[in-house]
Amino acid sequence: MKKPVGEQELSVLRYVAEHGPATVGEVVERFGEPQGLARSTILTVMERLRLKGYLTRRKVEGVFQYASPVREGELLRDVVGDFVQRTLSGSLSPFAAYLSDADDVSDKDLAQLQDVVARLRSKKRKE
Amino acid sequence: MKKPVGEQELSVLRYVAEHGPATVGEVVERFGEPQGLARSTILTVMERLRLKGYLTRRKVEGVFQYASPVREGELLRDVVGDFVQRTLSGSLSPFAAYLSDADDVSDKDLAQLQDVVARLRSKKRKE
DNA sequence: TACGCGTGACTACAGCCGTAGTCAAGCGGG
DNA sequence: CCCGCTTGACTACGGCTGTAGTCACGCGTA
Repeated sequence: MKKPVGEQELSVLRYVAEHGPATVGEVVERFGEPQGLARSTILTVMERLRLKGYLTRRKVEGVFQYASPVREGELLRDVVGDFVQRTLSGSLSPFAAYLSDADDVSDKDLAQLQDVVARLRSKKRKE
Repeated sequence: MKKPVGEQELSVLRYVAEHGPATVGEVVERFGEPQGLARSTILTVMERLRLKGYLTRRKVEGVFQYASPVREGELLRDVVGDFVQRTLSGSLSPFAAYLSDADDVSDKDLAQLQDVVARLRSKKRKE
């Protein structure tokens, strides 16, 4: 996550990361058009992502197949890491404050958080 | 947190939110110059923040005192909320994934997280 | 009174992002 | 063989952000 990625760019990147290799036409049809985006917009965004190194492509039967080198989970994890470092200077307490006030945390997310906190704890103890 | 705030803008806003009401001169001296930023840069940034409603000002003995209507904690909490909504579509699992791989979580942050998770849990149970 | 200095408003400019139009090339059908 | 459709490259343009120069004004001091 070196070069910055815009918000919309990230949406497209997520789509591609999640839905395997895809051609521009596919992304347009299944992602762009539903959002009211022109084909050229998607094309431009994907090209920029490629230039930034977030997408690769391969010509298959005359058309380019675009793919993300990393899976969506990894991608988002990196995005979060970037955010924590750049915006919060590495501090997690704002996250805690946010959670504390959030009233819509799903059971699933909560369980996941509890789990990871527990794991970090036990790792700490070992060290 | 309606209008977007750039990264540098947020730094300045944080500074002002944290260090009480301050004049441009003070911010320049104690925040801008150490970062190698020109006075006019700080001035512009603060003015933009004011236009966006994140800073208020009051003329005190001929000079403006700028202040943030919210404290830093609140500010960062909102920033996090914004990020979670806009970038993660409200999902917290990328955050969990990030934590899971992070190897530099401070004891303090960890304790805080554990605490907030526990509190959310007990709140859930009550409902 | 004239000048320098602190302060603030205005202006500028480049880079990035969101969005899109247009042009050119290839391919398949009439 | 010509045409239209799909695909891709290039170009454009406005808005936001980071950064800064410049101008004008008022105040205190020589």
